[in-house]
Amino acid sequence: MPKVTVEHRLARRAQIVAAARHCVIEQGFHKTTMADVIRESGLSAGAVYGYFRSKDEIVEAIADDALSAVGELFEDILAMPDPLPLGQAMRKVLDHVVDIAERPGGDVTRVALQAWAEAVHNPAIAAIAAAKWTPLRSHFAAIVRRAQAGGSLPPDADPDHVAQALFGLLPGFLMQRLLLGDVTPESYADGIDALLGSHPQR
Amino acid sequence: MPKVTVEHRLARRAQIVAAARHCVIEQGFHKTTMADVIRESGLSAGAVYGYFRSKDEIVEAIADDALSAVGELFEDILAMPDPLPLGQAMRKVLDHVVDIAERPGGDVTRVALQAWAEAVHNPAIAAIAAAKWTPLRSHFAAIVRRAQAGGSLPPDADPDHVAQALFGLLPGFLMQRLLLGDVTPESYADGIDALLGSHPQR
Amino acid sequence: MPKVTVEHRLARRAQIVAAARHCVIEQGFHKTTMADVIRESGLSAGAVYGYFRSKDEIVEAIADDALSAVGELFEDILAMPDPLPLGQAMRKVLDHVVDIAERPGGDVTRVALQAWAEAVHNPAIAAIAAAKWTPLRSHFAAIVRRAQAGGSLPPDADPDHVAQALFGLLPGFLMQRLLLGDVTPESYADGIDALLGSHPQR
Amino acid sequence: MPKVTVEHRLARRAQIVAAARHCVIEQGFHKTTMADVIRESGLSAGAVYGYFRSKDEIVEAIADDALSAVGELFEDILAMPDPLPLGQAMRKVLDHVVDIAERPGGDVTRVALQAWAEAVHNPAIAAIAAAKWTPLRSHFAAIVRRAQAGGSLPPDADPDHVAQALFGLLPGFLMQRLLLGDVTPESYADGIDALLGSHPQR
DNA sequence: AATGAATGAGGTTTCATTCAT
DNA sequence: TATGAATGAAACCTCATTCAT
Repeated sequence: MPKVTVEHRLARRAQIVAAARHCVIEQGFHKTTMADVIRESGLSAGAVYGYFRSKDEIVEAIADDALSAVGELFEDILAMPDPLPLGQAMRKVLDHVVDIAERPGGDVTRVALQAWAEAVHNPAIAAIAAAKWTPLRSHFAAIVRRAQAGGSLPPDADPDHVAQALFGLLPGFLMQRLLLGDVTPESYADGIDALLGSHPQR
Repeated sequence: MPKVTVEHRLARRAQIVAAARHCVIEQGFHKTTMADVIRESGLSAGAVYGYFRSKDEIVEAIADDALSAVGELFEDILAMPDPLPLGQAMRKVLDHVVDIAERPGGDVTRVALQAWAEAVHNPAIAAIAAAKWTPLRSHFAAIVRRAQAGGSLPPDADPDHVAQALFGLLPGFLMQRLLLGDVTPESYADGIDALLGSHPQR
Repeated sequence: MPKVTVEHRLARRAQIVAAARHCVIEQGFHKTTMADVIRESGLSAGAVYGYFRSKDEIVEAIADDALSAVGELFEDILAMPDPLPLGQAMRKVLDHVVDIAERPGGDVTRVALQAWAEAVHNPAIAAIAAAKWTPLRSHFAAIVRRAQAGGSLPPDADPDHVAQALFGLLPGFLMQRLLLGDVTPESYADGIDALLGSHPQR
Repeated sequence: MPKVTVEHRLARRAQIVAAARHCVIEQGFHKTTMADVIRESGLSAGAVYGYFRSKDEIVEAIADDALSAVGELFEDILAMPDPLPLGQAMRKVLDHVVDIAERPGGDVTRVALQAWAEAVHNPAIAAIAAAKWTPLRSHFAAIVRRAQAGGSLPPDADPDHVAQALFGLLPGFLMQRLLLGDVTPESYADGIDALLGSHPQR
């Protein structure tokens, strides 16, 4: 019984999550079997169950992980002293989504889509999704308020409603990218710019 | 019971699809078992397999069905002699989505979300999704061109890119409605209106 | 309710047996489903069950039919005024087996092999096999006795034992023909002739 | 129960094969269900499928096993310095067949008969049968060549043809023994001896 | 802590047979 | 007689999880 450090435990956990993510990216949550995860992780069944009590717990871990990815960016955007014009902010967000999708380890946006679908009938995943989306929309609302202050959006609009729409553009981007493959940050941002009535500002 | 009319066969098929849809709405594609569908349909296992060769085939049928629902509206919108202003067109589309979701028989948008997720690793569903989305986006592009002709959108914008964005608003609406529950056609359309060049045109 | 003649009934029965034989030749007794037989026969399920009470009854019918085929020849051989030399008799029998196998309608010897295997654990088929084999061996014994009378076989040998061996050559011929494909009546008869120690008499 | 020796695994495999053989001897390949094998083996479904990927694989294993049994003897016969007279060699072979049939564990010759029938429409089994029969016939051909050298068979006969006939006597022996029950190595060998034209040499 | 063989409930699908029309 | 849709028991196989070592 070797003593095991906390780092070791965390590394093992990450190893399992990575393996599971890999499987889920290729097969989805349900076609991915524990045997798949075990094989891919290089550990034994017993070991995996030493770190996660059930398959559901692993699913929640990779869902959490995938749903967190988009949120990261906003710290940066909101930390900027001069508020970005809306169009440029969206461009940055879309670039970030593609960046995430192309990270080594596999396209996490595929996992995110799985998680959204799963959330519909799995309360644990629904809770995770809500917990990730709510602050994300708040970030959009903050950006909207800045834009209103800067005069590029009507001051009487409800920032939460505008945030719904801005945030609402993301799933559609991600899904068209995944399923149709003909959408890029550029094309999508161009479309948004046209809607914004403003002339694209790069 | 031999010699059965075509209507009978179609009715039976619809009965099975309805039963399957009911199950999928509540449990998703994968937790729905054939036993569930069989019980819910009121038929026997053999009967169900007389109408569908496999569970996959049933899944494809309800996916097709769910992914078709949104498209229906556009015949109406595009048939109107006087082009709708963009904001109003989007409002109509969002109302339609809610209308679909509240139809008796269960919220089909939940099935649609399942189908999108499934499409990521199921080529048959991916094909269906692509087949349904492509004309839908074309409809949006047609609306965009009308708006450009009417001067409410910049004439140099690529209509296909704008259509990507407009169409891209729908999954986000649907998902926020399903998972957060605080989005309505009104709130979302208000947000879109604010984005639309700031001069809401109602 | 049209009146149906006896000939009609017999024709229908033969039609079903032919269809079933066709299936069994290609797939064996057990992989052949009633649906296969029904489709192949061109009749309806109900019709087929009007002529045979069960699949087992059909199986028995084609087994009987296949196990009868070899026996036909002996009437001819034994009716000959001048007894055939043993080697030539065997040659005639082997030719007959190939003749049967090549009849239109499919190679019945494949069915015979199925039936022998089935007889091991199916008393009805075992009874049929015994009923067909016993007279067949008697015919061989009769031939043996003629040969003994003619001096070409030791007079003190038990004709029944010799008949066992002669009859016993047939399954081996049939099986090597079916499974290895390198055995012909000529090659096999040559081998037998060599064993007969006698100088081949053609 | 992890970390299990190779012997353990082989023993388990043998346990499953024995259980399956037991079932097949009594019911044949097709009436034998996996549930039967599982029950008889004393293992669980999952355990059985841990050793064999499918029922077909189990069937192939017992077919291989059954078709191998007769071949064993020939090493002995051919190793003898003084070639056996043909009649005596056949007697030995027939005794060996009965010996095999009476081994504890059940009459494998019943399985062999199943396998021959199965081979007709199952390429995997056909391949096994061919692989087992070909060397067996070669052994017979070797015996024939010795007999020719010793003068007890005509030197101009094709040894392969004679081997076909000698080998061909076996299925007929086995089947008459199984289905009619009135054939013994003695009776059959007597019959063969009579055919050999030679006077029985015991 | 780690292993991985074993468990067994439960999944999908088939198929001989029936019976209302 | 004839039809063929319907039945439902039972087939094969999977897989999340456990636990003796």
